[in-house]
Amino acid sequence: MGTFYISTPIYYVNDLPHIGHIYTTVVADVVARYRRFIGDDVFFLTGTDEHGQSIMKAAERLGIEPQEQADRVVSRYHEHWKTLGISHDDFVRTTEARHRVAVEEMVRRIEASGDFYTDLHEGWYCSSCESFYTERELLPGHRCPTHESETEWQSEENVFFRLSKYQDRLLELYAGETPFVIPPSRANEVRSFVEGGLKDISVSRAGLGWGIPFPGRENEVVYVWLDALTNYLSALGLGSDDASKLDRYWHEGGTRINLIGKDILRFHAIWWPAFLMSAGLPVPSTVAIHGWWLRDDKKISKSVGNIVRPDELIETFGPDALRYFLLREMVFGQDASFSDEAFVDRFNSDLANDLGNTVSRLVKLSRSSFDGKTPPEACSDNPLIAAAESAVAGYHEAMGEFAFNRALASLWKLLSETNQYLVAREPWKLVKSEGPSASVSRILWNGLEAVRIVTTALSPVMPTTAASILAAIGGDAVPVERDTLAWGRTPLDQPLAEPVPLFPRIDKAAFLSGEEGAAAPPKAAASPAPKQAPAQESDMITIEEFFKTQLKMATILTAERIEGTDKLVKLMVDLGEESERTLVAGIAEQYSAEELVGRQIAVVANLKPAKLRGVESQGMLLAASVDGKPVLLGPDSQVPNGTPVK
RNA sequence: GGCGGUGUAGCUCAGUGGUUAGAGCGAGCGGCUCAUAACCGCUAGGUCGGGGGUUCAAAUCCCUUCACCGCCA
Repeated sequence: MGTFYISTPIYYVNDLPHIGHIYTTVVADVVARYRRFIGDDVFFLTGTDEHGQSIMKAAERLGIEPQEQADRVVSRYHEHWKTLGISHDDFVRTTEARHRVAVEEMVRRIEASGDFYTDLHEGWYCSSCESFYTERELLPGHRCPTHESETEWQSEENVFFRLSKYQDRLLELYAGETPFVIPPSRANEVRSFVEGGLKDISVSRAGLGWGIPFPGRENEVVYVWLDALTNYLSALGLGSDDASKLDRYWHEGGTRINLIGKDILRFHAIWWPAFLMSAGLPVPSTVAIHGWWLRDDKKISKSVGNIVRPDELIETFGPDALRYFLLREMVFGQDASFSDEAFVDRFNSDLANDLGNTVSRLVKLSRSSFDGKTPPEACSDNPLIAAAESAVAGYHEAMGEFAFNRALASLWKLLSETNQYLVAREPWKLVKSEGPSASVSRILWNGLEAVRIVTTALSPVMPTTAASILAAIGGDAVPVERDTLAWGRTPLDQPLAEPVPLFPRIDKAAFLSGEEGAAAPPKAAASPAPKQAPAQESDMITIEEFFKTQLKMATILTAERIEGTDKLVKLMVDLGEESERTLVAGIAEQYSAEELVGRQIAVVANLKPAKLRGVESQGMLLAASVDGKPVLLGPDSQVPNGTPVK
């Protein structure tokens, strides 16, 4: 077997892990585990990108050093990957010394190729993106198209990389017989972009920012992308005294996969191979591009606030259920929609009914038929053998193509065939009529064996679940060899423990409404408290819900203190209606009656009236609440009374 | 505006010239009762976005049009 290298992108430490990071990392983990399983020598790398102005600014806001800021977020990543069972071989951080050495080596090598030159770099600069924009790319007012923040005109001398020189070699790379970029739609995108001509890119930034000093240039740092991309080799020891890992995993004969999301396609499919060509190093064999998770069919973005951090799902249903869902639901390369309903449906139908119930069914049948043990006699001639071979073949083929959904579907077909087989043979009836006979033994052993094969193949996707099922049916603890997928390994006459439901069915309606106790945690999970639906969803309201609140502008006509209270004031306001309304507001400590009269305010017009100190308040005025003290909201300019606010 | 992609049963999708267009989920009916109200069987009548063309034959090839998405400008 060969060597197999796979990486995730390094994640930027200005953000905590969300479903996008989790998906990428789980995919890489599944591939890594699968390749180890079939016998490859695997190196699986993930890590964090810790340089750049955003980190520096975030640290400043918190009053800490950038490194401290990075350390804090990195520890969260470590926690997540541990919880999710990520089996990376190394975790690289761009603030590590070994990474700096590698970047310096890249710079030295590219320099030696004569691909650097200095020139003036000018444009509208967004400090959040750390990118220059042309006039036409900007939003009105010279604002950044990504961050909508203001940009500033900058002109500085930078080091440029001769990207344009590599146009032809890149096109050759894309035209090679093994696809450099998968899926093909992304490869087309990249090719047409490169065919359109490449401009040289600047790879240094002026100033002593939070980054790696550019070798030989006192007051510049290495541009974040040249810095970040090099991570893929710094963990292998590029630039260090020890080249053993580099030689072992990053050579033309091995498989070298950079797994990324579609947002960073160009950097990985164009810049990265060009840097490597210039540096005289092998390029990746494949850059694999996955799609994005949508939330209920909408794009996920920070500004919309619909980021999915599935901590609750993991805590309630275990990491394997999420791993399964992510791989089963998404067609690799395409976008997919994440919804609680889809998750529950997958959980109930695939995990509870198909997998969990089939295991439980067979274990209980065997226990009751054979005195608490696995069947004493095996079978080497039955329809399940061919079905299993076919399922395993389909699984291997799909796994090799990153078609994880098909790989899982192939295994689930065997589960279905196993249930069909059992119904056709009705061993529970045979036991009654002929006792624990040889035929009963063979039937149940076949069923267990089919389940064992499914579970073994499933172990890269659901490692924890697979281990407990295999233990439950008396098999090997952890499958480590490809030939454990061959028919015939379920042990005979071995004690079977009373099965515990692996995936108790979820009451869907109750779960979706966030009801307590809707979901029982699987197995003996350490966190027994049932959780409600993720906070992200329950905290959000629809626009319709928002419009239930009628907000209107009004003018204060009179104001008088209410006797015997410190805070309350009675206001008569004009809401543009036939008659005036009375409001009672707790603002007397901050506003005198005199300064209130004539002022325009925003009012909740459809609030149920309430009596305060005997005075009925027919609405509520809006104020910002600063430490409990009100600051009135008013219009930017005079508006008619009754004007709706929305 | 240019290039590319997608549009197939309620939902998610498979199917690139050839018998009555498929799967899973959901729904309905029936069966079974070993199993986590699970499992098994049957049913569901979708003008394969619209229009035109090529062909003995098209979801599958060509042209055109509409909608949505991506990349670029």
